[in-house]
Amino acid sequence: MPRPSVELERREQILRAACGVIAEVGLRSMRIADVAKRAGTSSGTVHYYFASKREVVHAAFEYNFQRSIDRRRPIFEGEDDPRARLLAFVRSYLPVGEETVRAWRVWMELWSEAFREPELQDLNERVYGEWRRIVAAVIRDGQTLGLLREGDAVEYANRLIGMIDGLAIQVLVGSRSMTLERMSAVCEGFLLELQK
Amino acid sequence: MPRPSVELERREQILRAACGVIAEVGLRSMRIADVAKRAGTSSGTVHYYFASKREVVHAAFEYNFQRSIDRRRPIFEGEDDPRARLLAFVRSYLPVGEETVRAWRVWMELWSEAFREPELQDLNERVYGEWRRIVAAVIRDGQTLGLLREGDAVEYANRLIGMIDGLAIQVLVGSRSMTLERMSAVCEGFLLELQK
Amino acid sequence: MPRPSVELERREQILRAACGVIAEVGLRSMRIADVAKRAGTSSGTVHYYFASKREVVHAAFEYNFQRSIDRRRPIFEGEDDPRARLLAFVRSYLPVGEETVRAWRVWMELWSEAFREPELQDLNERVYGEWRRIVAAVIRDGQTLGLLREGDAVEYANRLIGMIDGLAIQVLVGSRSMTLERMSAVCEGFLLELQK
Amino acid sequence: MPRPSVELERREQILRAACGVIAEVGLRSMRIADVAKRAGTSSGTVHYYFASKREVVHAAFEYNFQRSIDRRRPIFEGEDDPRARLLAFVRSYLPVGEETVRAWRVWMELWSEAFREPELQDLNERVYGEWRRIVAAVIRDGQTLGLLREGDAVEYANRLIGMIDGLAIQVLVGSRSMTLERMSAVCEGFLLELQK
DNA sequence: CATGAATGAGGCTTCATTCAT
DNA sequence: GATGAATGAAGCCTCATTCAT
Repeated sequence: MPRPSVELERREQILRAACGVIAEVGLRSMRIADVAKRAGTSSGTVHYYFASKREVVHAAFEYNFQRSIDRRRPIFEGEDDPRARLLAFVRSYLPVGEETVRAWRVWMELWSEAFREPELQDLNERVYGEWRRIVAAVIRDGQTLGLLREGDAVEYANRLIGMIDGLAIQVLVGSRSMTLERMSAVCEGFLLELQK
Repeated sequence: MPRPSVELERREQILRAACGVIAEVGLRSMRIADVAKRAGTSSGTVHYYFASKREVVHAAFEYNFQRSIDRRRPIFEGEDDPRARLLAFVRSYLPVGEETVRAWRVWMELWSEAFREPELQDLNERVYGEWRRIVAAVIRDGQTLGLLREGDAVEYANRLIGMIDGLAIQVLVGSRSMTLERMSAVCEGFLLELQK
Repeated sequence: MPRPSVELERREQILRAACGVIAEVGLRSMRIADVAKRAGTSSGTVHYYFASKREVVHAAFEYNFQRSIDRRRPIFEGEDDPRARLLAFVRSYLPVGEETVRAWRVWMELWSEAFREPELQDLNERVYGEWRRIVAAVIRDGQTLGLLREGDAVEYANRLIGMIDGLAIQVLVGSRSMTLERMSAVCEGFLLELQK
Repeated sequence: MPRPSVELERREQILRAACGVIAEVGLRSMRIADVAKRAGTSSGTVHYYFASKREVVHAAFEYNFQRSIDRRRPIFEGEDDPRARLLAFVRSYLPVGEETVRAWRVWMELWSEAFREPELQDLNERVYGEWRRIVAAVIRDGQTLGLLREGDAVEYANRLIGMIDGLAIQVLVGSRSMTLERMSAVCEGFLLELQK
């Protein structure tokens, strides 16, 4: 009697490994064998759970997204003040710490693939839709409470999210001029201005 | 009488082809044979000019950057008013038109590679350094002339550049919510606020 | 109370499935998993009944032969006149109908394997021995009754059987010039001449 | 300046090897690596000339046929008397000698594949069409000269060709009752009767 | 009895790279 | 200078087989 959880566990194990490999060596150099080794199984097993490398990769992207969401939810919901929530949001996306950096790297690989893969475009759409909705809502809350400057909340959200992505790339690429601290300062500067 | 320019021409031909292939199929799927065919030569010839695939790719990145610069310079220098220059800068980076889109795609591929390749990091550093310097200088000009709001010009530049990168990715990925028009509006909204 | 017949039933189920798969996709493409699915079980179960793929295949060949015999006996024995018996024999071997065609296809696969597999050679020997004996006996009966032309009955049998095999192949391969009707005509023409 | 013959030579080298492997181990067990080794090259080279294993196999079947034709033509055309020509035809198809046996084995493998491969059906059609035409023409010649019995020449041809195929299979499978000698006797017996 | 998860050996195929011409 | 034939290492994927349950 195989426990139904076994399949899920194994799948996760493989996807976690896949994310690790993608983050470390890039999608381009990722090998099924690497994923298998990192997951502690055989390449045969990887193919037992996923029909092809492409499927592993897509599932890994999805998994990476879900984990991001789950990791972020408590942090974000722990705050009441819209200004604090925005700050928490920004900080949670700074590429600090192994896990966040890994998630960012995986996400960067998705971007390269997405324009040729409708499935990945959909994932991207879902993710950014959610972000935009959340951030805009918080800004609107802040505006209602008189804590944030007036103006189109969605546009402010787009500016913030765009900025985060663009700066994070520079940090992740290892830019000497755009360090983590600098990125943090730039983003928080933007938030401060929103409060005038 | 072999003209020395023949070699240069052939090199460029190959690099142009490489950029095209990278933009179309991604670095991951790019093959030397594809580049050769697109350049109208043989894979043997590609290797005659470049020691390895890695070298082709790196040279292509460099070439892509140079072409970007060359293409942008006249557009940018055609303006006097700092506000117009900023607008021209932003507009020249909107992913419109085959050439600009191709350049962006190639650049996105570089990001994925760069963190494992110091050589590419240096290229990235040069590019962003230049951008930042240019944009900050223009902003400072505008501030001196009383046309732009006071504040740290470098930080403003970082915000703008980050925003452009982040939003461009979404446009290039094919996001339905972040279209070219929306990106344009968000960026120009930011510029307008800078003028208050 | 486990009925011992369960095992036999299951074996047959698997062998029937194996014959179906061999006939449809060929021995070359047959997979244990296909057989299992067609039999409504798992590949584990197939291996529970057969030690190896080779054993499944050999048993399937044997099963195919037995079924052929069983299917043919009543048809053949339903006739008294040697001429009618020969005709019934020939007609029962025309590749018409799903079952007969399947049996023929399986048999064709055996030919390819047999020369490297003594076990299959033995099976082939048994089958053709039986055929030859039966056909020769009928011919001899016909000769005794003055219904068929004189001559070496075994040689006539060999001619007929060879002809049937050779023509059936063409029909099964899907030849446009050697159709079922043509094969039928050629064989019956041969039988008619035997009656002169 | 690569000699244009090099490609043809290499192709033939590979196809000859492929036929050898198919004849020896069967299509089912044929490996590209085997073909390469037998041809004295690498598997990479095999794929340089043929896009896939399927293409190698189909080309090998075609090659096998062409060689058969070429080998047979002089033997067959060396005779004038229609009776001698028929005898030469039959004898040239007896599975004697390494080369003829190999050709037969390859052909047997084709039969198994053909019903799922229209391309192979076409080849089979061409081959049997030619045989039938040739044999029927010779028989008709013999009839015109009063050397052979009257009757439908095409039907006689079909009987003879069918018989040859069917009996050859038994010889090739290694039947103890249908030896080469027996096959020879049966076929020649048939020819003798045609002369009455 | 039966299952199906897991394995790993092995095959096809790709492709950067080399080198004789 | 340039070519393209040839290579072989390496990767994806298949699948017979095993084994714990």
